[in-house]
Amino acid sequence: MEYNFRAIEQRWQERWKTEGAYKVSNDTRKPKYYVLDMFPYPSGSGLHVGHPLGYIASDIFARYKRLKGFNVLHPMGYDAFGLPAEQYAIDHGIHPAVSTANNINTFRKQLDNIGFCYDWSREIRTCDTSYYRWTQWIFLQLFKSWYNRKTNRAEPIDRLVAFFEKEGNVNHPIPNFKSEISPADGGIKSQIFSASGWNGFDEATQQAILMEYRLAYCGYGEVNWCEALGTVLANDEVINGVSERGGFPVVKKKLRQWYLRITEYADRLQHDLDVLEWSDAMKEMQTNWIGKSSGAEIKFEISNLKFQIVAYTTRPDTIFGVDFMVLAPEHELVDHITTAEQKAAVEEYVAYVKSRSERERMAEKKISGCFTGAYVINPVNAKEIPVWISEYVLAGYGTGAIMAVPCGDERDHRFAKHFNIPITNIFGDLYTGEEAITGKHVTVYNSGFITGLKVSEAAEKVIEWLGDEGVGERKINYKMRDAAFSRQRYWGEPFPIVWKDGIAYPLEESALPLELPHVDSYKPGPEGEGPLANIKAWTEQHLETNTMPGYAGSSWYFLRYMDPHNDKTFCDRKVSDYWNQVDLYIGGTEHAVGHLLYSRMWTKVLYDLGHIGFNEPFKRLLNQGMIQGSSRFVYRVRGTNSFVSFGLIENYETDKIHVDVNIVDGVELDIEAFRKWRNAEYANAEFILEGDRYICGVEVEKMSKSKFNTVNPDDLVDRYGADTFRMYEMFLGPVEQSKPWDTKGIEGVHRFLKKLWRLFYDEQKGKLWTEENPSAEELKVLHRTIKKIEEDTEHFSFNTAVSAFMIAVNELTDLQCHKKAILENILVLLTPYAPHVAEELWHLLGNSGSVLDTAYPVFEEKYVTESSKLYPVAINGKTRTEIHIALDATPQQVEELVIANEIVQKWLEGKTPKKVIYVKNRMINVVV
RNA sequence: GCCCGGAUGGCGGAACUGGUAGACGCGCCAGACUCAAAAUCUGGUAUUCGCAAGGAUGUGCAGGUUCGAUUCCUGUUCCGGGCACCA
Repeated sequence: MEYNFRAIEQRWQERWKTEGAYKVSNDTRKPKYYVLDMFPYPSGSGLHVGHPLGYIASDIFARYKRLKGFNVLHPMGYDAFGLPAEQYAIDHGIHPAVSTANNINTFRKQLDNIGFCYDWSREIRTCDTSYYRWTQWIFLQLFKSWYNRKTNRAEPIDRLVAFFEKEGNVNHPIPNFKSEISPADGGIKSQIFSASGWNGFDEATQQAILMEYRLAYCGYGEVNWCEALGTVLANDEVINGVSERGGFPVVKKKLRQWYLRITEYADRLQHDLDVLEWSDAMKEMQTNWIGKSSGAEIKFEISNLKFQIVAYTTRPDTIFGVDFMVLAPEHELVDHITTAEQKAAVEEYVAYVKSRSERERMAEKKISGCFTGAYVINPVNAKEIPVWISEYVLAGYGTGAIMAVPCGDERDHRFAKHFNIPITNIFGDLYTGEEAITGKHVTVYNSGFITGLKVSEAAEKVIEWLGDEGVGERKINYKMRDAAFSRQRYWGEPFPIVWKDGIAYPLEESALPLELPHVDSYKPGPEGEGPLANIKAWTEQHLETNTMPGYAGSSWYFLRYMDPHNDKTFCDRKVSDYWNQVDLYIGGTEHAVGHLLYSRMWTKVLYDLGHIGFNEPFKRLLNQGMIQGSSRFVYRVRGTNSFVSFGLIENYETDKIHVDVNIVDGVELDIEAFRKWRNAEYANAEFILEGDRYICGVEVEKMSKSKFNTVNPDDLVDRYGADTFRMYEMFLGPVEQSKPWDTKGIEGVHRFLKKLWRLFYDEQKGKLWTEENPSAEELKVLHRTIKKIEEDTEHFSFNTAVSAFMIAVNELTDLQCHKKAILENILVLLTPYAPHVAEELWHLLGNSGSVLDTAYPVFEEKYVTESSKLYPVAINGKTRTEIHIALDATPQQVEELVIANEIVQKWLEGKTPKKVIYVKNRMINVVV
């Protein structure tokens, strides 16, 4: 009886399906555990071996927790809206709904092949109306809420209106009100109004004011506008200022956009990281993204003009060293302050900056800028300071204006040197004129009332002074900006918003879902609007023509899995109270700041409004690494049809060509398959071989179709079985780490499963297993394995767990152990990793009931205790020999034993050792 | 440019809290079985000097701390991920 994995896997997959083995109940007394994979986007090219890495890890953990007695929620679904389907529709005329459904079917077949324990009755798709109805509903909650800074939580907008009617907005001023464009002549645009003021405003004004508070709001923002294509482009569709397709110029254009006021949550998003079990690296990335800093906003009057520039600085202590100001080129004041002489130069520079992406601007090493001709007055010493514009200042950060202190900031220093702006020294002898002093543990000099003070004291004093003089104030700033929440695209959730006379009104919740209409063309609408603007029936109702971005549906999907078929609410409160947070979330680091921050915000909003009982979605996060492709190359002698083997290429002038890794065995090319490859393009190829083999070149690259280095899991499952495939993916290395794929090694894992099988059955002799009592040696192997597998699984060290299984099977084979009492426990340990073979053998051993729900073996120390240990003995840190020593030996006994040792004596060369270091259970070091 | 990771034999990787570097597997070499091959099994396999016993070197690179460093510190090189409209 041999290991027939195909029959075994098919049999159990069918059994588990018909018996509903993976169906999860919301109604049980068992403790819950929620394991979640990051939502996949069902791309057209299907799964390659890189995708299931995290899914296998989560599957193992979910099955492990189930064996440990938990009710485990382990669902899967699809993030089905997105740009690629729409682009495919534009190119091929196939409706995104159709291509997406096809892609999902392929995905599902591939996933099923691998034997996951997903509860498919809970599957969700973001593009289903039954799902996006609730995405729209949550959007309405965001639209109808504001952030009360007094209570520090989101509240219904009606409450705010009630405040306005009673007391105006004096206690709740407009958040993030930008004052920098205010004329300084007393005409400062007021942001504060009284109750009577509010009650006197017309509807349009009132709604405009409320829009300043809503958590989902409409504003204006810049997009990548490509005139030639008549459309808005994503950042990765723009390369060096031109469109990727066609190479047409791309400029910034202001469009009406929806935003989420995530900045109101900046502090809580930062603070609550403390309670999450995420990697430090991940927390650090979010912290940097949120970018909390404290400093001051300082007003600089413009000489001869009735304007002021407000600059944000984290170093108010350097105010006496300000030598120039720099505005973002798109700053609204630029037009107002530029002098006639500088007008042409400024306009030219602004045009240049408009063609540049934000990333290009930040990465630019070359210094550029332009003087505006204007001067401001430094409030502390009345010094006249020239005002420049430069691309290194971004409009979106701080106030879009900086006070430049060349002797205290590297970029400012380079700028001053480049444009020959005189540099004021405020750091005394420390500053030599060569490099800016950026350290924060220094003393400032030449600085009026703060001369001689340390940085932090000086900063405090300046902030105090600014407040007293009314020219500035303390300010906490965040690098994070409000999240753009609209796209000028078709394939996304429509906004449940109607426009009347320029005012946005929400649809009734009972009117949801607002279904995405069919379109004949996916071409953009007029003026950069989305395709919905082309539909008469849509625009006649004055419906919003933007759609929501990809992250809308994925910001809350983990809640819908809990209660996927509820048509009364997005998720019943009782159900979300039971499942609560996701206990383990597995996915890639590429979502570090996007998806993970947005879902955290949505969770907090839903919590604030009382819809759920927890304010963080993902308690524990495990980041999986990428599986890279290992590409293979053939080398064609230039201008010929001959291909030369890798070892001989130095003798020829060759062109390197990607070859499909699936027709290469290791590094050896299957020449016959190569001749048939790509419609027999190389049918007549000639080969210059090494011996009788053609050896390919190897490089590690990203796994992608265009590089012919993708490997389809279906092929491997077909050849070796799902159990082998699962274990091999894990065996490849730590889940968190990126590593290249190598199909060759899978045979080792397959051999392991066959070897395991042979502990139970022999091909010729048949049944081997017995009911005999196990020996002490066998029990030791078993219990060491229980301990190791349990620890490794808990720590997600799946690769070492697989090798522990191999060691156990090797040892049991050496011991010729065929005893049921040992083997059946090994099977339970193996169930999360290789469920099919475990279940099969479990039943062959005569057990009834599924191995999926049996009890996990319990480790017992008494079987593994040893009385002595083989210690490594080092002389001066270099291991020279090994000595058996009883574990209960005293340090004195150990020292005597060690010094008496022949080899130690040889290395001592007659000298007495200075010291003998004995670390129990570890090692011994003799210092000479 | 900025932020976050990573680098160990021919290859993937192991090494707990600073304590025997290279577990396990692939590949390779040798042997057994076989007419032969596949499959399977057994042994060997970091580099280097040596017949051997044994020695020296060795965790990207350059330093440092320590009885002892893959592990901690400083600097540096290269590779991967993210940088706000890919998801």
